[in-house]
Amino acid sequence: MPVMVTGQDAKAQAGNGRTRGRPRSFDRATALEKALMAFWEHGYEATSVSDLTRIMGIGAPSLYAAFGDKRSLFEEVVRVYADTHGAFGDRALAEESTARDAVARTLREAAAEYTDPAHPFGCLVVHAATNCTSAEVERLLRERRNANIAAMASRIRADVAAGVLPAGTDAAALARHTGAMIQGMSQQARDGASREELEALAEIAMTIWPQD
Amino acid sequence: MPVMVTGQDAKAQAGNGRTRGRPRSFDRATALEKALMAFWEHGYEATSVSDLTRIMGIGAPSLYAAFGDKRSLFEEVVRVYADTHGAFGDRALAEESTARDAVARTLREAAAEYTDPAHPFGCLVVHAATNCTSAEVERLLRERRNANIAAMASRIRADVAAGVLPAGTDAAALARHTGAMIQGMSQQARDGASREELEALAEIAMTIWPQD
DNA sequence: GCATTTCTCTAGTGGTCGCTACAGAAAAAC
DNA sequence: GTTTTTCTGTAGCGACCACTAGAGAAATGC
Repeated sequence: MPVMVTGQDAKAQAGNGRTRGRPRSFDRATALEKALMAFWEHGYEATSVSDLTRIMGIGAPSLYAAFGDKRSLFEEVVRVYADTHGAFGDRALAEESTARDAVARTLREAAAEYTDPAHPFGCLVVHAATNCTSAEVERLLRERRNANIAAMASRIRADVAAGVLPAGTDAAALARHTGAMIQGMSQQARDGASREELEALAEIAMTIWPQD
Repeated sequence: MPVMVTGQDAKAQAGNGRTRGRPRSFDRATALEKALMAFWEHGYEATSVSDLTRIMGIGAPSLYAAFGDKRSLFEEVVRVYADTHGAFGDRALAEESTARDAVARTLREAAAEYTDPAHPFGCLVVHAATNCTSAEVERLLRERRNANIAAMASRIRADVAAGVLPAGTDAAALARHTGAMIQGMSQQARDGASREELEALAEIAMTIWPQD
């Protein structure tokens, strides 16, 4: 078995020299990605620790030593997801020159991403902790969803200020509409909608925008 | 304690005279409504049988005798929900003279219903079985969601055939858009959106419709 | 009154949950 | 080599899960 400590775990080796003692027998990043897929597909509660250890190919004590408890592992998974599979929205918001282009690109990419057979359908942040006995985990994802909508609203407000969008534009409502579309598309991807169907949905959704 | 057998339990008394033996000490319909609220708020998995017995005010054997097992109880809850709190869509579809009016009314009523503080936020059918270990329960609700969208599509197609909507109208996409809006609104109600915010959302969503 | 029927209460079933004590294994430091 | 440090595998913790056997309670029909 390959021993490749990726060096990302700054938790264990803080002040001491380097690596002492027996090295970890699994790749932390790979195991984390496996956990991500499991949580993405089944959600937080429905993915048990024994599911995780089986899928990640490690024992329970190794999991707890490397990732803390189940909730810490989930939080790390959410962070990784937001920086990779779930980053297309932020990327569009940062790279496109208008809010409208950013939203159009976000919806288009969501249609592709949410129906990609290479990984579970839909959005992990939308679904992974709905109807969950851990209130903290639910709050974690809810705040992330609301923060995304707030980011969109502020981007739209910037366009209104710059004169790119009409003065009367209701930025909050427009951002909320985009959020609702994303969440609805995610749900429908889980319910079996195809990429083409979601793309048609995205196209329709864009017709509400002022300049067209 | 009041003894009011509602007579709806046709399961027990099939061929025999009437009620024999000790009568049930609780009102079945009231207990069912309590179960509905619990499942609506916490979802299928996160509502345990001991939660249910506590909330319904009955012992576990009484629950199993009156409702079968947990899944049967949930299925009955879903049926009741669809006929009461969740019936506004079907009602609008049946009563309004055009698909457009039906959808507009549905979205408006969803904004009110999903944020009504008298009961849990959002839609039971959208949320109660997401990320669930029981595949059958997930399928039960998924099929209901997809059936709703199919019903809307067929209503829209009827309007196109009647010339109320333009000939080129993509009925399936328009229905899917409405479904996505409903699901997005339900998610946002759960995330804390107000009735006014959802009403603004509904109004925006209607601007995509051909005749306006 | 008595027998019959049905419900309710107590108490518990086996199973899974998230999590961990402990001992042995495997590496580095010396 | 020995010592030290860390990881891994076994085995099991108490708590909760959905569910039920069995006895007693409360109504009926006679």
